[in-house]
This record gives sequence, C-alpha cells and structure tokens, in this order.
Amino acid sequence: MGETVHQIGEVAERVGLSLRTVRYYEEVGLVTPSDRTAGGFRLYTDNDVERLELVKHLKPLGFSLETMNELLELHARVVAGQSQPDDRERLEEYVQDALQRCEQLRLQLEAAEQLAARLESDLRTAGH
Amino acid sequence: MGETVHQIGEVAERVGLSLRTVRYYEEVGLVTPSDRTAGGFRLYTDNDVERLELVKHLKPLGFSLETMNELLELHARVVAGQSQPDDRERLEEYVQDALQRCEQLRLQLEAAEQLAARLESDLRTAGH
DNA sequence: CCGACTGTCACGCAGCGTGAATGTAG
DNA sequence: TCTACATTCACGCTGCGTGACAGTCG
Repeated sequence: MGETVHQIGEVAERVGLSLRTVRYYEEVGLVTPSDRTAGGFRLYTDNDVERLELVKHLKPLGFSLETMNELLELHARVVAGQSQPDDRERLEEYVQDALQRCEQLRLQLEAAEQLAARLESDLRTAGH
Repeated sequence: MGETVHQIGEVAERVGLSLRTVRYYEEVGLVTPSDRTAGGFRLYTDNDVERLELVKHLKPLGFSLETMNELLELHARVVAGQSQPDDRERLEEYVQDALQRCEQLRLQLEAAEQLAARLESDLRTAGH
C-alpha cells in the first residue's frame, strides 16, 4: 500500500506555514512527523498534514499551542473510539470555548471594519 | 473649562486593556498621557482615551505597535488639516491594508467556525 | 494615618524570524 | 558532481504577564 509521504517544504507550502513554524510545532510536541529518512529528513503522512491544518485553523482563536495539543489529543481519541472517561466532557468544554472565541473574534472583526470605514471617510472628509 | 482627566485604572477598565499594556503603550511611544500629577500619576484626557480605543480596535488586524503609531500619526494630522505632502497617500495605503486584513480575518473566522462545528459533530457522531 | 491606587524596575514567557554552518537527496 | 532542499544550533524580537518594593492620593 502506497504510504504517500511528504517533506517539510511541500507540507509547509500546502498548509501555509513557515518551515520554522512547522519545526517549532514538533519541538513543542504539537505535530510530530511520523517518520524520517535515513539522513534525517522529516516525513509527514497525510494524517500529519491534516493535524497541521487543524492547528492552522484553530490558531486565529488564540489558543496556546499547549492547549491545542490537549484539544487535538482528546479529539483524536474520541474519533478513534478510544476515549477515556472524562475525555468527551473535556472535549465538549474546549469546543464551547472555541465557539465563544469565534463570537469574540466576530465582534472584534466588526469593530475593526467599522473603524477602517471611519478612517476612509475621514480621509475623504478632511480638508486638503 | 473643565479638562476632565482620568487615571490609568479607570482608563484601562473602560478601554479593556491591562495596566501593564497601557503603560507599555506609553513606553513605546504609542499612547502618551497628556499630563501627570505632581506625584507622578498618569493623567489621560478623553482624547488620549480615544487613541487607546483606536489601538484596541486595530490590534485584531495584526498591525505592529510601530505600524499603528505611524497610522495614527498620519490620521491625526489629516483630520487636523495639518497633513504634509504624501500624508494622505500614505494613510490611504494603510487603510487599504487594514481593509485587506479585515477580509483575511473574516476568512480565518469562517474557517474556524466550520472547524468548531465539525469538532462538535464529531463529538455527537463518535461512538461512546 | 490608613487603604486603595499608582509608580518604576526587572525578569520571564510564547511563538516564532533569521541567520550560520553543515549535511542529504536525487 | 552539482544543487536544491534539508538539518541543527542559537540568538533576537514583540507584546505583554507577573511579581517586588516603594511612593501617592483622598
């Protein structure tokens, strides 16, 4: 079976992260490549890449890398049917937290949009 | 004429920033209180407070403090009718930048919302 | 004179950016 | 063999959090 596997450069470009960031995520144990070449090159499976994408999309919500790690571990166990007692409950709390952060972010976005619009009108209104 | 003036605690609470943050903004020359008491307490005018609020609302767009400083200086000169050559043009660029950042932020928000929804459905779908 | 508030250091931390010097893949 | 891509240090930066200790305001 063809275990398709990718090097860090390809992965970083696809996901939209820098090489440094991808390496750093490994350093803190957030996303670890499943394998390495004999010479030491990181090899990422599609699964690893998906995990990176999850991180990429959760980041704007302002979670710390440590928190995301817990969240993703819980989620992985739950979808694998390997959840331990409390896992579902704890994941539920994280999800509620995420939803609240979404709301907060939306409010901030709206405030920023109004401000940008005001700056624009100030430009048009203000005398030369 | 009653120059209403406020101490840092009141200001920080109203704007929604920490004392540390407000002091730091002064340290980097972003928002400087117009006056001090004899004993050294910072005194903010309503104008200073408004400047802090502008910063607060621009922050989610990811500008550096230095960049915001330039933006706010330009804006202040333009609305005061004191704009120098290039000022309007440069401010216009910042505003366009801000609008683009708003769009980016909106995209990120939508991705995050979908992800949160997916995590929720994974929780409901996954076996015990 | 007391308590709430504020002042200035100064160290610590997250999340990377940015080289430098070297090695690997193909 | 060439060269594009990768590796590991390791230092630097931003934007604050978090005390500690002292002074100020009412």
